[in-house]
Amino acid sequence: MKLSGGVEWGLHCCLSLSQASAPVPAARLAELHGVSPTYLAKQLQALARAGLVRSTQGKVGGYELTRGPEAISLLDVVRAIDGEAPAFRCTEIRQRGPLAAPQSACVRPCAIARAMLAAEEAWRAALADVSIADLAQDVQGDTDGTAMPRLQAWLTATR
Amino acid sequence: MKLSGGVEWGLHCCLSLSQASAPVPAARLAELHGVSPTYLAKQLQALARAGLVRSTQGKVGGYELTRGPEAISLLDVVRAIDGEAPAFRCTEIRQRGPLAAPQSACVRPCAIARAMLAAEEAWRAALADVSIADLAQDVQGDTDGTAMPRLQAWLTATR
DNA sequence: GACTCACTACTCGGATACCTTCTGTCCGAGTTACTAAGG
DNA sequence: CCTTAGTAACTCGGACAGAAGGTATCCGAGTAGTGAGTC
Repeated sequence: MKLSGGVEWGLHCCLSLSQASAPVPAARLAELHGVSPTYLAKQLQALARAGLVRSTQGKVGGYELTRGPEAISLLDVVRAIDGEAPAFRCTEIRQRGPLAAPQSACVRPCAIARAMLAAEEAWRAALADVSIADLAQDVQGDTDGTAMPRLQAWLTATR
Repeated sequence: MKLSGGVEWGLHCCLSLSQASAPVPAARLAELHGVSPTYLAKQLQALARAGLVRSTQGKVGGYELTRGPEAISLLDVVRAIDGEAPAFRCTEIRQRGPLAAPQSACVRPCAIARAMLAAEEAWRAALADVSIADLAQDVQGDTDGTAMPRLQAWLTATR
């Protein structure tokens, strides 16, 4: 199982955007994080499609959050970039082979699928429980409160 | 995020093997589940490498569980087939770009990685909490107790 | 009749192609701020 | 001095190649049962 690498970028971008007071261009976010500008643009488009960020065109355009960082969960970002398909997909093996179960007995998912999907639900619940604002607070604690002010200063500084 | 399709096959195989009293050849398991024999063999090799099943060669050889089904969790099977690498891999973005954090301040994982790995831990805990024996009992409940006896009969029947 | 040996058929195991998905990139469409000219 | 039209630069957005991992397959190595032959 592998989570798309773009998820990490998207989370960092949301965290950075939560400290901005004006739209930030994708290229500037890429410079800040030291990643490929063009590929990061792709991830930001996914975030925009999911309604997490709003894009503004034109000379002073860029990306900005559509709502407060406390209203955006990690799950929102993960689903926006990685997709909403479950990691485990039941192919209904129980209905195949010589001992195939009749279709009438398969109204509910099979026991294996139920257990796997329950575990995924626990994962999603843990992600939904953490917001971008929580992340910002954790980073503040890790850096003795120096990271966010520096970030705000860099974002507002004219290139 | 996508879980390897072989995980589902591996789980069904472990469930079937829990009802067998003698080694079952890979080809017979493939026939039972209606899947590709050669590819299933690959998954079974992974289970053997992880020590979940034991392989016996020769004319009446095949695969069998190394321990009771109550001592094998879903997590064991998932890790054996899908690997032990975490789905989220932190690339230390915080150490890159113009606002890179000094390496001395990065003794513990960054806040994003901590949250993501905590969610994965919840997922793993949910998987570790369910055993193959639990699955067998659930299937019994779903089928009014008819599935497992039929499975045992089919497995012991000489081809 | 019992033992030994060679054989055969069956098993697993790792090395080998194919294909879907993720990764990374490019150029075009659209919008905004700015500038300069005219009233 | 104000208005207005034009321009230019900057932005995003979707369409286009390359690479990696998962999927599927094949053939060779090894082992246990089986049968014939021999003592």
